[in-house]
Amino acid sequence: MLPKRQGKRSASYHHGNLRYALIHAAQTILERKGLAALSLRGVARAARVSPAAPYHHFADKQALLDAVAAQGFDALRAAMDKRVAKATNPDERLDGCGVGYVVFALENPELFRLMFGGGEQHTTVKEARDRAYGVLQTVVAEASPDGAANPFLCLRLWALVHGIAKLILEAGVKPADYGLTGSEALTAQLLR
Amino acid sequence: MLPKRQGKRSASYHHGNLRYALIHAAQTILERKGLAALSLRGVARAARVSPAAPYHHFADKQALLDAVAAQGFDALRAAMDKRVAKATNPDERLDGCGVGYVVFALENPELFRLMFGGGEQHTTVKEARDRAYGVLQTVVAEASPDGAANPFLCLRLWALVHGIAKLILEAGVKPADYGLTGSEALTAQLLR
DNA sequence: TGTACATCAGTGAACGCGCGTTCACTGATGTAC
DNA sequence: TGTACATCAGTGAACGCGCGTTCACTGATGTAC
Repeated sequence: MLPKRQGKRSASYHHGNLRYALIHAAQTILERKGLAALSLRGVARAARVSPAAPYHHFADKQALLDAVAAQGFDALRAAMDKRVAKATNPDERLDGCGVGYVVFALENPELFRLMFGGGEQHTTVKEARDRAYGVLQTVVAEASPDGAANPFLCLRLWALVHGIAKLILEAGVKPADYGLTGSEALTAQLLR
Repeated sequence: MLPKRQGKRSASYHHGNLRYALIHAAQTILERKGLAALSLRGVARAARVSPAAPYHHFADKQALLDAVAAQGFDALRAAMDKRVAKATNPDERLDGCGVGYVVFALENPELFRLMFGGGEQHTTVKEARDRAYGVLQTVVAEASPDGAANPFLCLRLWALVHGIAKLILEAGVKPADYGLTGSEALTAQLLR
């Protein structure tokens, strides 16, 4: 009789970092099969752990989903930051921020949906969301004559990039239909 | 032993217009309990019909959802048309169209989510969606100097109102935080 | 360094549940003559 | 107007399924002395 769990980790009864592994497994399943197919049992299975094990790390299924969403917002922030850092002037940074937002959404459609999908959101999710919004606010402020982040300008930009992403993902909008070669070009065009 | 089904319709074994009744019941459950809680059995129950009855009108659950979504797009079009008809000049009509879009989304959040939520969409849904988009295109054309509906202008407007609606619904954006009294005012402000 | 013991983080079986769908059926309706 | 019969649109029971969660348990780990 071989032990069920093989490989490096099989020596240890305890997992080591199951919390992290569960979040990771959930992300994978989410992106591969969609939110509707994401079950706590499935996540446990993917992490090679019994169905009850996750309850030592998350109060319930929703708590795991919240953790995934929060992590998603941090990843979104990182994606925008990366583009912003590459740019060399305020206008370019603005574009980079917007394009980064859209590209992240297109690369992680189901995660993006989850990040915004669930009615009431836990505090940690809101905080992560606000941190990501901070990138946009900073960039808007920097591109303004008075150096202040006009709330309406920020919100309009957010709404625009959010709408672009959603329409490409869920409304069949295709850059090719507008004579453009990719979503980055379409986004840049609409940001003009 | 009383018959199970009472009232006017109890005289008839056949329902009369079960297809319509199922769509209607699905909309009600959708808006009241959300998509996750929308089951075909629940819809049948709400229509006071056996679990198997819907299969005489819809191939499967997805087909019913498609019908609901298509109906939703027709309702969206009607909502925009109504506001456009009330306006007295091209710019007002543009605003009315945008505000109508957002207000419809806020009044039917779960339906709105369903309308855009589901990956691949059936032809009838796409057609209904395109009809709704037609309202926006007409209004944009009318407000343009050359009377043509610039595709980028149309798409930017669509993305903007779609984004506004989604952010209010799913990202905790509140008009009050911007010193405004309602979503209509916020939308109008962002459309400027 | 060793040992007793509390706590942590797993297991695996079981619970009740509602789901989508299929099936053989039957009552109601419409139609041809 | 009546009748035979095909078709339509329901019924209700059953199928197998996977789910979220709970439970008593036990092996592994960490800590106080």
